[in-house]
Amino acid sequence: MNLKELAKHLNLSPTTVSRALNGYPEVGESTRKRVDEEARRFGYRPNAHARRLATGRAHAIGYVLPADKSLMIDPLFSDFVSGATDVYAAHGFDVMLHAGGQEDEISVYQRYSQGGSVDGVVMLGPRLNDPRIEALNKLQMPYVVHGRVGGSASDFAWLDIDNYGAFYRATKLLIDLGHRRIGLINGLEDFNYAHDRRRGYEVALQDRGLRADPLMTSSGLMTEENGYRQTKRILQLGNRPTALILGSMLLVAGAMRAVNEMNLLIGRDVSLIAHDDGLPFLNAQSLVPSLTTTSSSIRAAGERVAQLLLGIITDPDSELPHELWAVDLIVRGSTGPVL
Amino acid sequence: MNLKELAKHLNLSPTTVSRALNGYPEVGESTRKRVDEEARRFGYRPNAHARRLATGRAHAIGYVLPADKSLMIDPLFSDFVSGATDVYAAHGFDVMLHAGGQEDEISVYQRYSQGGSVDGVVMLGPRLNDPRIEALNKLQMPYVVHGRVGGSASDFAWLDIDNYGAFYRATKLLIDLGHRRIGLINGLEDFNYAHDRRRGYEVALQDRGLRADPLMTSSGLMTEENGYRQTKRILQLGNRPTALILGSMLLVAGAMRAVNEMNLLIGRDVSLIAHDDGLPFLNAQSLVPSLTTTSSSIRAAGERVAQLLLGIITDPDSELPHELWAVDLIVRGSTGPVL
DNA sequence: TATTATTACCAAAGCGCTTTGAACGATCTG
DNA sequence: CAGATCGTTCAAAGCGCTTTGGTAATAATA
Repeated sequence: MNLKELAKHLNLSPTTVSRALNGYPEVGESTRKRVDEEARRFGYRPNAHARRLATGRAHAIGYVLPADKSLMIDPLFSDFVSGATDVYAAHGFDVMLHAGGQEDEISVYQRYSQGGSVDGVVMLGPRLNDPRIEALNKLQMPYVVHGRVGGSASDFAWLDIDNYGAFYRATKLLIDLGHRRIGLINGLEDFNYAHDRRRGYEVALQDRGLRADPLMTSSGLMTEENGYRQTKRILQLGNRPTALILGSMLLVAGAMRAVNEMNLLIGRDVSLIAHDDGLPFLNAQSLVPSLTTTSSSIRAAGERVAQLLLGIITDPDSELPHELWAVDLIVRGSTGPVL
Repeated sequence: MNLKELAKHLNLSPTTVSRALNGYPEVGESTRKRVDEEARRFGYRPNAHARRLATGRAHAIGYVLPADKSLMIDPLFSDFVSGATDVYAAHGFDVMLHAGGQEDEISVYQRYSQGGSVDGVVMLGPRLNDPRIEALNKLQMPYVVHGRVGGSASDFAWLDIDNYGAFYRATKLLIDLGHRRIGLINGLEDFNYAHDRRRGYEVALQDRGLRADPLMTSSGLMTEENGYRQTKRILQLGNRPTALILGSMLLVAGAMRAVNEMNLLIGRDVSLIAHDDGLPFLNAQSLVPSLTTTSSSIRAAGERVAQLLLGIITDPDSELPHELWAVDLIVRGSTGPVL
């Protein structure tokens, strides 16, 4: 059943039916009601492609996973995007997904743009000098970055959490508890978020007259395995740290394994703070001891990014939004004073 | 730049240009070359929506995450789908994503179907009596199920791994090692895959004259936390099992924590076998001791499902494919004979 | 009462592509 | 050399919707 048939059935013109369904004012109240009812009765749905062609708007948002499949994105991604899909659905937008392997991310953007297949994109996992920014600007494609590139960047829309502040405060907390040797097991530091976290860590140390020992830090994939390896390596150092800060719950899983294996006690022999994205399958609170975390829901961020992007698309002349979310520092059982 | 403009620039009709670009035979070789070159030079890309409207084919596949957000799907999903996106991209197909909250899954299918927005869907996480099957059949929507519904079901296309066989063999291995009390920490058993796994477990026990002790089994979310809780509960039973079989690596993470906490040794005091979906962030081999697993790459499954679905769409009259993948049982260090 | 607004509707054009059916010159057949 | 065949090309219709620019009928105004 298409518009024309529905219109014929109602003894109306396609014009009127279209307007009735799309809520235009120049339609009689009784007519609108009749149209709505019959449309529902026949289960009429406008053809998505026809509508898109006619309006020139795709009513779709693109998500492209980076081509190198950096692991820290993967397990977060489904949460990040699943919060967003509801927002989009409520506005009649679809989500298109590309998780590039063969094709690099920027080519996907070009395809998007030239084929008009999406009205905007969400950019994930920005790097320190990310070529995607320039590419998207050149394509005039509306986009929101989850994260930032550069510090006070304002020539694009972004939503980021305060990674710097989070790790600054985490480090400061440990220092206040008497820790002097604090390790850092970070994500890959060409990602801006990991870079910011290291800065927070280092500045907090400096502010107290301490210095980061490069041996006690690492930058790598956020896998369980890497968490285990790095924790073990660092805790085997001659003058081992009394506390560790970790970039994700997955790293923690490995770290706990290493700590247990070395017969150390978390919260006493070694304090642990990790960043918690709120992944549903790995709960910081239920660990034993429960884990002190810097917490920020990646799902909520995904939702909000979706809203911001829809805002930009709806009103292209508005100011580009920049949201920096504070991160909760939740003190639980895995941190304690130095013995 | 659109077709008409490109055609005018080339002094050709849109017809010829369209055919040249789409590889139709009735176009002169020199003309085709000229068209290809100029199209490339101008960066011409056909408008996706116009093409879709004209051909009546969406060139898109839909993925819908179940509305209840059952946790065991989430962390697997990005791997499952990211393998698939390359396959689709190679065939010029897009991936549409819906992770329902408000809207239930079947309504999304209806919208898909009536709006013509996708040519087919992939159905995830089938339940024992899954209403989605009937809904999709009624909608005449091509689809492939990842998993099965019912045993020898053949009125729809599916790809499944041999969950029954995997857990049968895992259980049998443990019995052969002398274990008599074997626990099972399973996923939610209204999912078919978890149901099959329990059957494999129970039948293997029966075949050796043993019986599953309901107290030693559980069915629940596949989270670290639940793995911890259930392991702890089961290992605290009066006559505790000497081995555990677990449905996922996330459960293992929690199980290992519980085992360590109870000062037991994996592979000696308690043997562990888990199913490993090949998630990149949680590696069975690198655990200590390395983990005995039933292994099957969910990413590979995602790729293959994509291929099957494209096959059905391309050739609707072909037989519906049914693929049952064997599961590797990889014996590593977490299993040993009973003391 | 004549004129202007307002309301409720419609015909037709157009979005950018594919595809049908036809045309044209060149080549081949008998 | 007439007629059939082939290889190229094109004009025009159509996919299903939105939207522009109307037109009647009714209500409000002077």
